[in-house]
Amino acid sequence: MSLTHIQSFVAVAEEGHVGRAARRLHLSQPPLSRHILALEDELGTPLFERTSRGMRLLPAGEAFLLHARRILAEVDAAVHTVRKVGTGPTEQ
Amino acid sequence: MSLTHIQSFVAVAEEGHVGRAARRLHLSQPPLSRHILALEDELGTPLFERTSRGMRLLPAGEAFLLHARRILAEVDAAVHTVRKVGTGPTEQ
DNA sequence: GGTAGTTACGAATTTCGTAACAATC
DNA sequence: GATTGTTACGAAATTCGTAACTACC
Repeated sequence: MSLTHIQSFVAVAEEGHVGRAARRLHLSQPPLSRHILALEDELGTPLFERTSRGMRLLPAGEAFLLHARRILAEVDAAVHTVRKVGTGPTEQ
Repeated sequence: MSLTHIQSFVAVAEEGHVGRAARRLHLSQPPLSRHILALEDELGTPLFERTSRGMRLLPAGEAFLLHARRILAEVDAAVHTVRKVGTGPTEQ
C-alpha cells in the first residue's frame, strides 16, 4: 500500500471512470488501473464494480474511501504543520 | 513522501538510532538514512539533530511524529475496516 | 465499431545493499 | 580505533507508457 495508490483510488472513486481519473492525475490508464488492482489484491477484496460505463464503488470501497480521504488530509496537515514549526521561532 | 518514509521516520524517532531502527525494519542503514534525508529535503527542514550517539528529534520532528503516527494508525484502520466489510454479509 | 478496463512487454526510474567515507568520542 | 551517520555505485526491483487484447453496448 502506498500513498500513490490511495490517491489513485480516491480519484477513480470520485470520477467513477479510470480514463478521466488518469487525465486528472496526469497519468495513462494502465498504471492507474494497476494501482486499483494492486490495492484490491492487497486488501483481499474488490473495491469497485466494473460496469459498462465505468467504475462504481462497492460497500468495501465506500468504507475505504472514508479512510483514504482522512489519510491524505492527515498527510497534508503533517506537511503544513512541519513547515510552520520548521521555519518557526527557534530557526534562523 | 511515501508511507515507507513515514514508517522509517517513526522507527528512527523511537529508537533514536538509525542502526537499531534499520535492524527493526529489516533494512540496512544506508537506505534508511536516505529515507530520512529525503523526508527532510521534501519538508524543507531538518527533523533530527545528529549527535555523536544517534538522532534526537528537533521540534519539527516532534510535530511530524504526532501526524506520522496518526497516518500509520489510519492506514491500519483502513485495512481492517475494508477486510471486515469485504468479507461481510453480502459477500460469498 | 465505440467505449470501457486489462494484460504484455520493453524502457526508464527508483531502491536496495556492499563498500568506502567522514566525523565524533 | 570504535561507533555513528552519509555518499558512491552497480545490481535488482519497480513503475511507466505504447500497443494489443477483452468485454459490453
